[in-house]
Amino acid sequence: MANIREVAEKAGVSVATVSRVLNHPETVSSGTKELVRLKMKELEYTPNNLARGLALNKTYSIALLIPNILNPLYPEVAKGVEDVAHSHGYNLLLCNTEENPEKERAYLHLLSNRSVDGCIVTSSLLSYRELMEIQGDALPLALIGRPREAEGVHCVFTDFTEGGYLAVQYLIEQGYTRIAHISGPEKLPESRDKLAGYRKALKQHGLPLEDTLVLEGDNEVEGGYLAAKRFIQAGHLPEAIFAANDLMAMGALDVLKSSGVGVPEEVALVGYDNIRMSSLVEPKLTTIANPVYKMGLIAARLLFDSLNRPQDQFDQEIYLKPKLVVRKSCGHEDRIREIFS
Amino acid sequence: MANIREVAEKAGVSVATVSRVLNHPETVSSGTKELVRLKMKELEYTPNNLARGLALNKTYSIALLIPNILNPLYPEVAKGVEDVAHSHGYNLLLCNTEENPEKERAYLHLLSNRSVDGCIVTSSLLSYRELMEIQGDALPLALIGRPREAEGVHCVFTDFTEGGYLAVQYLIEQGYTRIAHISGPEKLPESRDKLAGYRKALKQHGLPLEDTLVLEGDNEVEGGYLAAKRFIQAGHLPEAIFAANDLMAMGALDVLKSSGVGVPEEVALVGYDNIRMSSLVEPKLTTIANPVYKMGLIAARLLFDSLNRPQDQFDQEIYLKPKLVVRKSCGHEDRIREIFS
DNA sequence: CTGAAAGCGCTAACAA
DNA sequence: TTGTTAGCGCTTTCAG
Repeated sequence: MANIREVAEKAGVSVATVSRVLNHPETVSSGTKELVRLKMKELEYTPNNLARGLALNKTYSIALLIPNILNPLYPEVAKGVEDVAHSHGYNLLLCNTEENPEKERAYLHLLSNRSVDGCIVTSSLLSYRELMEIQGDALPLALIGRPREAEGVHCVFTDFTEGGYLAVQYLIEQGYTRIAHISGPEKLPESRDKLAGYRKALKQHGLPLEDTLVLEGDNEVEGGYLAAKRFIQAGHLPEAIFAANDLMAMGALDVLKSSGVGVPEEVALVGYDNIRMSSLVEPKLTTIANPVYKMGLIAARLLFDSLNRPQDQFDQEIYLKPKLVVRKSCGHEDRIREIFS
Repeated sequence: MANIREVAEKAGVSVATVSRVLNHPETVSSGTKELVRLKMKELEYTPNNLARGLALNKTYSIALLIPNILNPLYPEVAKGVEDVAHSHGYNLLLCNTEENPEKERAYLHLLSNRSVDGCIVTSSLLSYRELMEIQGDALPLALIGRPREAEGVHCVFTDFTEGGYLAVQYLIEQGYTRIAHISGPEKLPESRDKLAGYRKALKQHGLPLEDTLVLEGDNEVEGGYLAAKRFIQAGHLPEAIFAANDLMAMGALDVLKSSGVGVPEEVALVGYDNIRMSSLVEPKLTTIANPVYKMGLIAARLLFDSLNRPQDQFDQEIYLKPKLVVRKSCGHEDRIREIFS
């Protein structure tokens, strides 16, 4: 692995000149420039990023913290971030926090030692206070999934309360009144938000809030499965279920169908996220679109804006609207038919 | 951001001593050790990884190259790799090559400049010759998904030919004779292998190879959808379809069902990979288990073995067997019933 | 337009 | 047990 000194020697110039053709080629006479480039080719020279980073105080990499890479939502975020990072010549560090605030904290501390130039955190489990503390002006930060509550960070988010509201309101419009909710883990802010949206919709339409109709799941297929099973075993099925994500909706769907409960005939179902699989189950899932790819893209762009122009930095707050995606699982077509028959 | 010099000054010792308490604490008297640690805390000192890496010629990170993070297979690999990397205190660079040999090549070149200490490549599109060239003894490499054809790389793989063979043989055992195959992109070695397995099984049972029964897909849901649609439009449906991955199987399933073709009653279906969703569609998919998480885990372990003990390095070849997972989509239960009735 | 030299923060001989 | 010092490979003043 050749280094800059060897190139300089072979080309009969100083290392400074070699460095210049790399970083400020316009300041080098075209003759020596050619020569140096030739020698670089010959020696298969490529600059050592570590050394470069040390001199410039840059790492040319950013980190992405996600809670769970096996949740199909996050690879989409990662794709968005990677697309932007790669186009800037940056590497992407993947940090899987396993929904563990300890691991998130550990990662963030690790990264704050100039291991990366910036950091994108999705669905953080830490408080703003702690995030800002760790950041310490040193680590440009972009948060995905949370509204902004502090200066100096970019935030890209959707309103989960609104999303939950949209889902439940749609169910109510379809004529359902006894609507259950399978929530995500209570420790996640977004779970609480979706629950709030659920409650808001019910309240607004004068429907009662029954505690027995809300079950906490784990945002995994299994959690949806178990929750729906409990509804079945309780003997008194709700007319509709709003699951806090598509994975749980699919778990619920699975157990409902295998228990002989018709979806949407007997129980209507709405999910959240609009993951790709939601249109491949039977019946296809009505859900709330969660524009995660776009959020990854935007968060990364904001981050690079900060990296490239730290001076005129305005931290931004970008809000993307959740959107209802109507498919069969909540009886849309049946209802239409009823209306016209 | 405090550096080692500041810590040394505050503690009234030399930087060497501070470095020692970090790297060889047993060589420092407990008194000064305490003191230094105290000052580190006070200054919130954390070593600069770049500088450390430069001095040691180490980066404390490894890279994972995957063809497509949106394919649910690869997040599983990534999880396996991340689990191991994190336990070693290493960072993981995620490189999404988009099934583009150019991008793969570019990434590999980028990484070979000591950007990472080692590299795991899944489903590489490059030739062994090229891989070895890029590696240039400098970058410890572990390959996932390919048997070993060269010295100096670890390989973890399953035999896709065997997998394809298992799938089709099972279909034949169920009594199907007119069996179609929706293959993956021909450029992928594994696609060719699965096709070979398909052919081998047919031949072995004296069944004819009909060109019209093999359609190339893109390993995406859409490709399966389109291929199955063509079978339908051809008017003469096969009795069974072996799709080269579960995503395509799901695409096929979707169009079959919506065209009123019963699965498995009219057409049996087998996929490949056993992704989580394969047990959530209706009917649940018979498929070939692809132990990708395990492969990620093993590849990462082999890589770290090399990193930690470069001297006694024996590059290994680990072979995991593909396994048939029987579910409803190829009519297992019906057949059983026939036998007993 | 080019070179000499300092320095980025850290580690590891080598001395003491 | 500790300090001194020479790098690791690169960038960038500052002179020329």
